[in-house]
Amino acid sequence: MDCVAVYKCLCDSVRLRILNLLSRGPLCVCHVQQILDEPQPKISKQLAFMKRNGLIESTRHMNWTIYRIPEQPNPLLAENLKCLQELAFQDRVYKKDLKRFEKTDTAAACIPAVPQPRSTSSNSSGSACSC
Amino acid sequence: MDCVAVYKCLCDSVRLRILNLLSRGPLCVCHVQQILDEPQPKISKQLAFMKRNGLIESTRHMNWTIYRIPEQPNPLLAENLKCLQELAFQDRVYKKDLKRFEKTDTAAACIPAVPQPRSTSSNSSGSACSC
DNA sequence: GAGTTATATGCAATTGACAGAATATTCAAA
DNA sequence: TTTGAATATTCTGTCAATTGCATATAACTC
Repeated sequence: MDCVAVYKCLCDSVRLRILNLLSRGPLCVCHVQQILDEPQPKISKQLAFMKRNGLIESTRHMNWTIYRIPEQPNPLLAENLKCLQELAFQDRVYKKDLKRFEKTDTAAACIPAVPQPRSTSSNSSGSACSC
Repeated sequence: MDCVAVYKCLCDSVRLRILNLLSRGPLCVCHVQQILDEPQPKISKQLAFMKRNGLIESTRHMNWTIYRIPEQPNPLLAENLKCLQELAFQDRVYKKDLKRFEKTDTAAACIPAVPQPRSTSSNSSGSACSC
């Protein structure tokens, strides 16, 4: 396993904040961007960086790219997320992020548990993302 | 706690190899250098980097600088060393390093459990490091 | 003091990551 | 087909980290 690649992803505060969010569930780029209040290209690039290094994966759902921590995450990542839960994610920034995450929760239109084909999305017009 | 600083130290293969060694006990620079078979300034700088970031500490003993993982290591570091033990340190490079570490063991003249004042060192001339 | 060993530091060149701003691409709705 | 929203990429400049090489410093021996 490429431990260095994992640690390279973990050694940036923005990426840690993103992982804190993704620990709670999949998210589209615009939600992450909105919650962290950072420019879109910045978020997009950090997500791409982590995907390139095998920490997260993405699926396209209509207009949105949904990023998530894999079902079977990299073991080293999994362990560190557990640690961080106690050692860091209790800090103000991360808690604040999660608060905003929960507020954004209702916007889950673009992050269904299982990406639904357009025809099955019954709520709303089926296309709007509340971002 | 500055998690980013910890991860910054962990995301380099040479530093991981050094930490693998230091997990077994304190070491002077020349031993690390000898075991890893890397240039002295390189090792010295990487050790300084980790010390600067609070992962390891050093004491001067006669001519040698002994580096070690603190008694109370950074918790995030401690957890990761535990992980790495299973996930990475089983790999060839690390095992090879440990083999050389054990061979170097007899050279422990410059790495006493408790740094001894010169007068108390009874074996050998008390000054030579077998490096 | 001179010499030797162990370690640290300085310098130059290279590389990788990062940020910001602009632009390109993708996809769906109208 | 045009428009607009979401996302990705490109470009430029900057900065930190890494390396090799040379040299400085520290501490001990003689």
